Amino acid sequence: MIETYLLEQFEAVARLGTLLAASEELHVTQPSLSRSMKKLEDELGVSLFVRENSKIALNETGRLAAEYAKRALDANQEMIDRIIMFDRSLKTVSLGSCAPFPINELMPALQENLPGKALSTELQGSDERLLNGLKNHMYQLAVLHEYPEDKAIYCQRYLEEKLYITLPEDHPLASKKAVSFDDLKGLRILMTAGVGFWMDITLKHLSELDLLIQGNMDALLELIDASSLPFFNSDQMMKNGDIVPGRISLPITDSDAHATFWLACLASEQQKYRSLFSAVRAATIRI
Amino acid sequence: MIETYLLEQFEAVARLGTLLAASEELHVTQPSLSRSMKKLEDELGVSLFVRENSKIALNETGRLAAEYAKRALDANQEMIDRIIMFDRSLKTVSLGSCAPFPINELMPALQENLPGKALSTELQGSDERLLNGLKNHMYQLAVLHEYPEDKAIYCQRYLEEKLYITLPEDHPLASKKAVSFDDLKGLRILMTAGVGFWMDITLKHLSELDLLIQGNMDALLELIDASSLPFFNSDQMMKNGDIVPGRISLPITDSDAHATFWLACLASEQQKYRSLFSAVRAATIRI
DNA sequence: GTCGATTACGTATTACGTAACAATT
DNA sequence: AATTGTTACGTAATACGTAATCGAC
Repeated sequence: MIETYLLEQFEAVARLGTLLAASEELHVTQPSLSRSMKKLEDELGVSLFVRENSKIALNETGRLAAEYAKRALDANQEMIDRIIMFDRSLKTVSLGSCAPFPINELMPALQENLPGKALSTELQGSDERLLNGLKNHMYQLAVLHEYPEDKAIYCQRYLEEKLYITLPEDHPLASKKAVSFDDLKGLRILMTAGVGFWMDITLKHLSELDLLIQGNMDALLELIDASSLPFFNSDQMMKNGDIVPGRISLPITDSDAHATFWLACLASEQQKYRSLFSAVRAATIRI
Repeated sequence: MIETYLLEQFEAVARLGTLLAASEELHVTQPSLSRSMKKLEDELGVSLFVRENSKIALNETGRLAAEYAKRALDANQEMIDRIIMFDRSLKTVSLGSCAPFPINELMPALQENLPGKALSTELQGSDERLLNGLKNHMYQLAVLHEYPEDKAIYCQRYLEEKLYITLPEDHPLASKKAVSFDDLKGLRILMTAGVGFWMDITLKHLSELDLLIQGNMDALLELIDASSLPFFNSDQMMKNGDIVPGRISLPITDSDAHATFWLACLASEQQKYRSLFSAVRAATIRI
């Protein structure tokens, strides 16, 4: 077998064409590379270069060798990547959620009930993708907004969120106790992109042209301050104290504006996350 | 990148289960392996074993690592094999022949006109396989017994061979000047397996049950001496002095018993073998 | 003179072996 | 007591750097 460092050096020489260029890229000296290339030829029992005076170039065998050396190096690098990735995955729990709020809300319970595990969270609009993610082990946990009719999935009711619209006090709609999506039609409404499945809900009822979608939260907050435009809100957000003075928040009456979240994992992995589920159940009852 | 020796050692440890067993197979000491495995874990930044007292076993990551290490080692070994094979192929000319005699006859001319090249010869019954062999570069040269109607093949008439039957002087057929395959029907005839396309010819005209096919030449010669059974012969063989006293050889009159050999190469490689072809042509005319 | 490769020599790294030890069986 | 793995230490192999040399442009 050929040692990896020889292949790395050979690959660089083959790619760059001269020992000097390769020596600079590899941060070694030319003599060192000169010796290494000789050693490689010696160990293979094959000539790889045509040398004439102060020139060195691959011969036919050398060109073939360069291809196979590359493959061997790729296999080595892939091995490293896969091993490290797999090891990390063993120490990481990935959570996919259909909405941003449950992620924040779950954090303390996750950190408390998955000791020694790193957490990775991801916002993923559709329940379907979340379920697929659970099945192919991309996610270990998922927050869904619809109860999954699937025996392979273990699922527990988690929390509810109701969509609100926040308006200036002097807005025509501000006098109402509640509104429907129909009432909001034609209104220009601020929102952020990172709202998961809520984006689908709003797009279902309102025109994309009326939604002023901001790429990030900072941009949204700045526009809320700088304008008197309506923006979407929720009972959970408001509970957390995100209240803007001089604005009034009205519930949206459509059933679509009321979401029930479900915490899910693979039924086969239910045991692993038992303490998490019971902690969440206890908290849910408390609320 | 991980050095190959670490992967080899890891593969052996993973396969054999203990450091001791691996150390014996690899002819190194246990302490050396112990250090190597630590170094491997250190370089990957990952734990590969569960160690408890005087036991060591792969953990989940280690099992995955063993698979990928195997792949990386395989890629390394395949690289070595392919490079050496390719290099050898550059220095070797392979000749495929439909019959054994032309191989022997060609040898001197081959060695004289292909300086610095190693020779590899192979007996291959059918012209079709020989032609395929030329096209996929398994053979550089081929001796055919039929003129190939193929523009991609360069071909030159080479020599002729006539099939004879050698009989005891007191054999009923011995008084004839010549025989046909039909005359030979029912006779038990000795022959060797290594006669190339002549085997097809004899099987076409005679029953396999009547042919006493010997695996090698020594066995045939021994039986010729020990018995008075007829055996196949040829003008070329007899010209070389393979004459057994007390036997008589008769030509076989069927047209199938008369072969014309053609020396062929890829038309695209004709230049490479020009001197060989002209040497052969000169010799053919001389004969 | 500059660029690129090789050779010769000394050095620093490091992989290995030996010996001693620890912990199971 | 025998088996298996680890630690400590010295040694030997070897990969590398420096300096000098050679040839070509």
